[in-house]
Amino acid sequence: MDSRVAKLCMEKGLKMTEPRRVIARVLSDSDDHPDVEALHGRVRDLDPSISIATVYRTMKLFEETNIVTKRDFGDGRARYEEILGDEDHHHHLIDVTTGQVLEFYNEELEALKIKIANELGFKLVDHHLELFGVPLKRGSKPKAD
Amino acid sequence: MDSRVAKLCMEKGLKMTEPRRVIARVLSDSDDHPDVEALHGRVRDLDPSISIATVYRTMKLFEETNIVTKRDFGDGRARYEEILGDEDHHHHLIDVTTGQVLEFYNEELEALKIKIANELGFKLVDHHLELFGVPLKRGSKPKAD
DNA sequence: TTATCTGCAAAGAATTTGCGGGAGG
DNA sequence: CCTCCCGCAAATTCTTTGCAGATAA
Repeated sequence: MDSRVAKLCMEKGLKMTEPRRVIARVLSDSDDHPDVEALHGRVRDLDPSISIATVYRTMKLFEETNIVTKRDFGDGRARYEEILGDEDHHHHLIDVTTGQVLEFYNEELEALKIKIANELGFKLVDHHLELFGVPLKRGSKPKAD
Repeated sequence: MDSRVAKLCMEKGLKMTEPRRVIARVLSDSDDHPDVEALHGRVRDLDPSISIATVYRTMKLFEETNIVTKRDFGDGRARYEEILGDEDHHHHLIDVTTGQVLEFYNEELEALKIKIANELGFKLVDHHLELFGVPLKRGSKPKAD
């Protein structure tokens, strides 16, 4: 069975080679935000002959084809995640004490960003939001607004 | 007259060398988001003996001292901008047709982000938002894509 | 003075690319 | 087949660092 990403590739008319199929599978099976090295590691588990250069080339291709998006969480490497659909435009909260990344979605935020872009005279085509936070101590209640 | 950034350096007890003074001046005089190469170019106009290694080292120092913040707009290099104050926590809208960067500030957005972080169990310590948009062409016909 | 800083060049880290053989449609 | 793709290794690009001399406090 082809992975969701593999199907997308075919829809978009990309030549489906073995390395691309494997990379597509890895992406579909990943729910975190792997960098290229991590992707290559997972790809190698399925097919050790695939080189990291191909992972780079394929991620660039997938990015240009709107299958994945590149992210940057402040460490100097590119991270990737599958694009699932417009309704799923989530964002990230990075726990600065651990580096762990939480995803969230907020309706109010989506509306607000479109409004802000419009007020500035633009149609919003993409947006990134990253929050950086430290965990609230358990027992101390979150500050009410 | 010392630049605003130079004054900050002295307040924070940093040794004020000539290269740092020049770099501080360049930062204070810049209202865009220069990368290190651009900074070095501007620095060289004032003092050609200053090396790019020093610019890198100084930007790292200024970043650690909370005088500037590093930004990433998707091209692979670090960009810097002066931190002006808490009330000024603005964000960026990038015009994808030109690459031009607009800054904006929105009170509602500030409140919302703090609320979201709290609801996730975190105290917000920093945040980045980038909007990517295309200009609304009022009055002219829509461009076919 | 004396710890810190700087320029230079070399080292690193992440990513890209030229090349010749290989595989998809 | 013919074009595009792949692995390999070398090349690029951005950034960091070791060293020995220079400099601020």
